[in-house]
This record gives sequence, structure tokens and C-alpha cells, in this order.
Amino acid sequence: MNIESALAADIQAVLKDLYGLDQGPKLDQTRPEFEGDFTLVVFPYLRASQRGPEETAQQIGEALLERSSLIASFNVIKGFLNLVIQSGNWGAFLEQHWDQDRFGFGTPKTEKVMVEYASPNTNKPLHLGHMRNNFLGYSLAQLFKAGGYDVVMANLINDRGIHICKSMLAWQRFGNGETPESSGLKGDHLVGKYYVVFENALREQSGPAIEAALQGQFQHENQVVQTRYNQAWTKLQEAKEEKQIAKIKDDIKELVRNQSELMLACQSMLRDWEAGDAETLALWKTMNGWVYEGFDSTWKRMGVSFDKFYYESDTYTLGKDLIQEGLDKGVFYLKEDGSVWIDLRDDGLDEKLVQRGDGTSVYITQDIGTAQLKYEEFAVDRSIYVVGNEQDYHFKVLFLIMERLGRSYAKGMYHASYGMVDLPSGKMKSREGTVVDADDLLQEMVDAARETTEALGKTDGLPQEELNALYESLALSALKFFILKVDPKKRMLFNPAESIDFQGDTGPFVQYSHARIRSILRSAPADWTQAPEAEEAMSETEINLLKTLAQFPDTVNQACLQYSPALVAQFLLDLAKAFNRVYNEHSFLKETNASLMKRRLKMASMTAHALRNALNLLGIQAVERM
RNA sequence: GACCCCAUAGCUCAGCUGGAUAGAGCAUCUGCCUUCUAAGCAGACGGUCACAGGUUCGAGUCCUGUUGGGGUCGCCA
Repeated sequence: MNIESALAADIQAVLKDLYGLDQGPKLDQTRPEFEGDFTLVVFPYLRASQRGPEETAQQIGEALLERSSLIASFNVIKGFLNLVIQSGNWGAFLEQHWDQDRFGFGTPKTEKVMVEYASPNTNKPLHLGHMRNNFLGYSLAQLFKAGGYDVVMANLINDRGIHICKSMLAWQRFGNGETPESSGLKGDHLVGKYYVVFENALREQSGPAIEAALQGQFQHENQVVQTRYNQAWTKLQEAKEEKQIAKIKDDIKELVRNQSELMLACQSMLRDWEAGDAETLALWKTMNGWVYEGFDSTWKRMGVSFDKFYYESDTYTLGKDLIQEGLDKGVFYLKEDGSVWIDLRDDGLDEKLVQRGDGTSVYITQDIGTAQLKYEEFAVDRSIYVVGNEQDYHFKVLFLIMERLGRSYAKGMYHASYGMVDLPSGKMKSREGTVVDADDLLQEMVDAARETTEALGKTDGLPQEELNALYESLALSALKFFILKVDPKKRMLFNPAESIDFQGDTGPFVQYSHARIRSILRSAPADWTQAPEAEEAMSETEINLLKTLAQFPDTVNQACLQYSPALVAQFLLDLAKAFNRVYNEHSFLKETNASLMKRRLKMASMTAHALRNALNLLGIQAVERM
């Protein structure tokens, strides 16, 4: 039991004795301007004590001083009872944990957790938005592992559909047999290139027709298409609001675009794919293969990994049996055209389509099926989906559906929703070429790390291989820390110029603190643990370091509960700062008192463990020197 | 139009389930390396917590409304 919870237990007993209250007290850290370690706010107990705030605080303080061996003294300011911990307790805390490798981690639990993240489309290379997803997902998985859970990291790859066919068609027509080998391009970038080629060709091909259609000129042999256009055109004439006009124009553009020769060929290719056409499948496999090779190297470089891959080409037909089950149970209902719906208006949502009139799946149909599949394969108690917040509504619907279908695992489903990454210029838009490519960004960061490190010259003499690994680690820690220290739920701004900063509240700052400790420990005399225990009182900065360390277990716990690696990042900054203050104020190896040296080295060692463990929770490898 | 999320220092962000005089980093300015890693430490400057009400002994935090920003409401995924 740690000091804080032991103290809380003592206070609870006192409150029961004095006022007959039976509730756990809430303790705060005492603000630095006051004397004390923990503060109890007594306002909530005034009713029970029948006294004023100061008197109540005094009374509780006196009773506590008598009862608890933890307390050295107390002081009362208004309704605040500041408690000073017997300094010996901090020594005992240090003694107990300084050499514990897994300090802060939870005890093993039987609960099984699946974290699904990454989940890319196979038509474009990864970009900055994916990186936030990947870093969050991997970190959440590490957090739950640290919390003692059995974790499966899953990746559901969207490897089929019209967007994949676009790349395939463009390559077929304009590729001249280009391959990653022949072009020297990374596979995912090569396929992405043809996706862009397709979009450009499509724009060229359908541009004039769109222009004409927006002027009211559109002729099509298909009567249905013609009617839809005519209706839209009529609406456009009547529309007054700017927003509405833009929407109708978009509809018309899409209608015309979909009738272009390229789009028709693309749709035909998708039908061939679904029919199992050998040639189409072969091309699909080849090009997806290139993409996977590219993704694998990017994931590896980003330091993320997966235990299980799902592919939409396998799962896109799933869920139909559950649709039938839902119809039988009366959870879903049929419309005249044969489409299947669920009415979620009781839960404040809308009616939602779950299967098309022709019996084919929509997005959510697959998700229903995949949820069931995950449960059957892994018996997961908790299933976490790391997906952007633009899908908040979708997951609300999905989880409600699973609940209404009576799935026991529905309550364990959670959408780890995160905000978009904005650039100083605004939203990333692939059409405007403002996306930040993952591979480019990684390389820029590595180059920056090398330049900074070389300029400082502290690593001279290390073998090149080690240096390269160091640059990778430092670059990654800067990037991951920059992204993970922000509350996942909030949208965040990524300024490429500033993110490369290695000073202040950054990953390299934490790494630096760790490397500095490791350097001390490497140079420590072999027999330092032999010295007698120190009797001297600790300084305030030393106690502050131990207080910060003591918060690690609770931080891990809270980070799991809130699905927020940001809490760990903030803790890392607190801890590194707390240590750096001690470092600045006291000596370690230069300390002439052997007992004090021993105590400080224990603190250094414990801090290094905690830093390394917490960094690992963010998916960052701690470096030994820098 | 309906619903969801967000708004804290010039900039980027913390602020735990309501608690004392709202905190960091960057930027600007001042100090500290012949001593264990200065990617560090210490200090200064900088705030009507978007606005208006309300609940409370106490509100950046909870409720209502307003404004501003983003998202969703596709038989796209």
C-alpha cells in the first residue's frame, strides 16, 4: 500500500470515529506555497461536525496526529488541513521500490482486451493522421498490458472496394508495367501514385461534361440517370442558400463523374473482383502486396506492431446471419424494398439502414459481423476501436445494435475516439497536396535528430550503427511525444517547424533526463550499495521527486481508465523535471558522504526505471546515452 | 435544419471525479558550465479561463442560453 492510500485509510477511520461518516476522503497534493504533503479539504464534513471549517480541520488534524504514524505535523488554513508526512516514510518508500523493475505496473488480470487500430486503406501511403492513430493504438495496448490485461493488437485492413480499383485501373492503363523494383518507389507510394493518376485522368475526362451539366446541359441514354439529373437541375434553379447550392452542385458533379467512361470501367472492375475474375484478382493481389511491403516498413520504423490482421476482403460479407437473427428477434425491421433497418429513436438516434434492399452489406453490416468474429476468435472482454471522431455516430449505433442483439460483450466495446491533426494551413487535404506523408516526416525527424546530436558532439566515438539507431529513437520519441502528450479527444495542431523542437516539454527532454541518469549509474563505484543507510533528512526537492515517483502506479491506472496516454506523457515531464531539479541542487558521484551518495543513487535508479517504463508505455524506447 | 465535440497566456498545450493566489513549454528578457551530460537549472514578462446568466460555502471544471470553430446526419468506408 502506498503512502497516499494508507493516509486516506487513516483519515477515513478518523472521520468515522469523530462524525460517524463512512466515506473515502479525497486527498490533494498540497500546493507548494504551503507547508505539507497532502491536503484534506474539510468543507464536505462541516454538516457532520457541526463546527466551523477551521475548528473542524483542527479537530481532524489532532485526531489524525494521534492515530496515524504517517503524520509528523499538520497546519490549518481556513478549511484546508495540510498534512506533513513523517519523512521516514519517504525513505521507506524508496527502500521498498528503488530496485523494482516493474514498479507502477498492475497485477495480472484475467480480462482480455483487443485494441484495433491502424486499419488503413490500401490505395494510399500513410500520412500524419494515420500516425496519430497508430501511436495512440499502440500506446493504449501497452497501457493495458501494463495494467495487467491480456492484450491483442488487431488491424483491420480495408483492402477492397472502389478506391482500390481506381489505383488498379490507372496502373493497368498508364502503368507500363511499372513495379516498385523498376521505379525504385516504395510499394505503397507507387500504388498511391496511380490513385492520383486516376483522379487526375478522371478530372480531365469528366471536367467538360461537369461544366456543361452545371450549365444545364446533360444528355444520357439511361432514363434513371437522366431523371435524377433533371430533378437536381430543377432544385438547383430554385435553391437560394449558398450551402444548399454547393451541395446540389456536388451531387451533380458526382452524378456526371459516375457516368464517365473511367468510373464505369472502375465499377465494372469491382464487379469482376466480386465475381472472382482471375485476372482482376491477380492484379489486386500483386498491387496489395506492394502496399503491404510498404506499410510493413513504415510500421516497423514507427515502432508499432500487430498480433492479428483482418482483411475486409474476408469480412465484408460477414454480418448477414446477424441481420437475420435481428429480424427474427424483432430488433430490425424490413421495408417494402427489402432493405433492413433499425429504429434507434428511443436512444436519441435515428433510423439506420443495416442492409441494402438487394441484400448486400453496408459498412455497419460488416462491423456487426466482425465484432462477433472477434469475440468468437479471442473471447475478448473488452474491444477497443481506435478510430477518428468523425465516426462517433457510427460507433454509437454499432454498440447499440450489438446491445439490442443481446450480445454480452457489447458493454465491453469502446470507441477510442480521437481528434483530427490540423496543419498551420488548416485541414490536411490530399487534393490540395497538403498531406504530411508519414515516411517523409520520419526521415525529416531523423535528419533533425542527427544534426542536433552531431552539433552537441556528446556521442563522438560511438559506432555508426549505434548512432543511426540513436537518431531513429530520438526522432521517434520527439514525434510520438509531441502527438501523445495531447489529450486524444481533442483535435491538435501539428506545426512541422515546431514539432522538430528538441527542447522544453518534448520527448528528447525526457530521453535526456534518462540518459543522464544512466551515465551516472554507469560511472558509479561498484560497491555503492555497501554504504550504510543515510540518516540525514531529505531536502524538499528530493522528497518532491519521491512524491512524483509515487504517483506512477496511479497514473498508469488512470491512463487505462481514461484511455489516455497523455496522462503518462504529462507524468514523464513531471518526473523528468523533478529529477533535474535534484540533479541541479545535489551531487551524486561527487557526494562525499557515502550514505547520501547511496540514497541519491537509489533515487536515480528508481527514476530511470520509471522513466524507461513510462516511455515504453508511449511506445518509445529509452536511450542509454545522447 | 437536427445532433455531437471543442473554446484557458502572443503560440502549442496541462488543469484528476467542483477546492487555496489558474500551471508548463515555446517565443522575449536575466542569471548559472575549469565540478556527475547546459537537449539542463533558476528567474522575469505574459490571463476579464469566448460571452451572459444559474446552481454551490466555493465554478476554468456542473446546468441553461449566445457567439465562434470543427464534425456527423450517404443504399461511401
